[in-house]
Amino acid sequence: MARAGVTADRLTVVAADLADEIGLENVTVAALARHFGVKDASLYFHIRNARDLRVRVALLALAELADRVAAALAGRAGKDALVAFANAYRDYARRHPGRYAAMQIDLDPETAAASAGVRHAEMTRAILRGYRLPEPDQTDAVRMMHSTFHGFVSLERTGGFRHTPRATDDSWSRALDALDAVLRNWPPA
Amino acid sequence: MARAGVTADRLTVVAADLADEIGLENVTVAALARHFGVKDASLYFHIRNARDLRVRVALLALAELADRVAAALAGRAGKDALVAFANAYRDYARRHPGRYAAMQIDLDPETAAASAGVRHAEMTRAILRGYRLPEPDQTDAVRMMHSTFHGFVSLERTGGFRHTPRATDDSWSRALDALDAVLRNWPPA
DNA sequence: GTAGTAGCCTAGCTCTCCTAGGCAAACGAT
DNA sequence: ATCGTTTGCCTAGGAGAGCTAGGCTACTAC
Repeated sequence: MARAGVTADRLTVVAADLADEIGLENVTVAALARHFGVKDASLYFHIRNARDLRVRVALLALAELADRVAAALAGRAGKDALVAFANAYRDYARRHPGRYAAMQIDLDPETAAASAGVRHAEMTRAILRGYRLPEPDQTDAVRMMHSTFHGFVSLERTGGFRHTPRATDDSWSRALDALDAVLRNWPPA
Repeated sequence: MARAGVTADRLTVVAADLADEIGLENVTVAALARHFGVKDASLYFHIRNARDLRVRVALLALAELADRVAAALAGRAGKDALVAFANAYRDYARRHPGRYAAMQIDLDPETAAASAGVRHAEMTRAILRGYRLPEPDQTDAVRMMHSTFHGFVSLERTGGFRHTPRATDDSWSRALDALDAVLRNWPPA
């Protein structure tokens, strides 16, 4: 009998693709096994459990997104960098809803510290260098930036903006303008 | 045999409380039935299915939050109103994580239109009257406000701010200052 | 070529969601 | 008061998910 050649990495990629297609909550171990033409029990040789699988998808997504953001950021500074970061972030979330959903699961501290999440934090702070903010203002600004990005993308995805006809792309641009303005004039008190 | 006196409303409230305690994803029909000392199959007389139960929790949460926000907003205007709204929102989300999680599920358009979500939108626009924004800036501002609130609360809840020691309460205040500043000086382009 | 390990299998447990159909308690009408 | 009728719960059971235990087989290293 030919082997299916399953590895944890291939499992993770297929799970991520599946999540983007049918939603993360529908990515079951059984469905994943079916995709590989293999019995569900066989997957437990490669992954610890269902949660482990989702965590792996989350780590993959964090790394992919960090790569895209880094590429978008290359050679840019100031508002250019801010907009590039934001668009890369939103783009990734929209193209990969399942991966983005996985990114939101609560990683335990060690896993989070070893993830590409730290690269996100570094890049965010790199953008803020252009705005010359001292601590703790920089931390506050990082948190506000991240909140705006995540909040907007998240609400857009769950249909929170549907009731108003205004194009979300336009609202997004204005939000970035607003963010840039407030960063330039920080502290805002 | 004495009847347990289950109604859809009591079911919804207990499900919401349970969600706050053990997380929305752990609120199963079976667990809920156990809480009422009743078999799981009996609950299907009151609710359509598991999703219906979650939607009911979401509608309950939206209504509760709208009430709290309305109370917080009474007699306030301008930045006072903004801060009161924001704090009521964050407070509710932190006190009721399960209910808040339920609020994020994707309601179909008719259900959403009949929900207390429309009161949220009205109240948000009421706050913006103090900032005198014309359309479509007002819509953009509503979306940015909502994004900031939801994003911050959401990241705070999933531990997104854990890696930096800075107190989240302080960052929250600064974010509200920033939001107020940007609303006063809109359009920020 | 043989030993060991890696990769898959079957069998089977528990739990969840949900349907079908039955019975008894409460209630409204006579 | 009693007789349907409705309401509220029940048992039984199927499908599918997560996961464990233990067995067989194909590849790999020596």
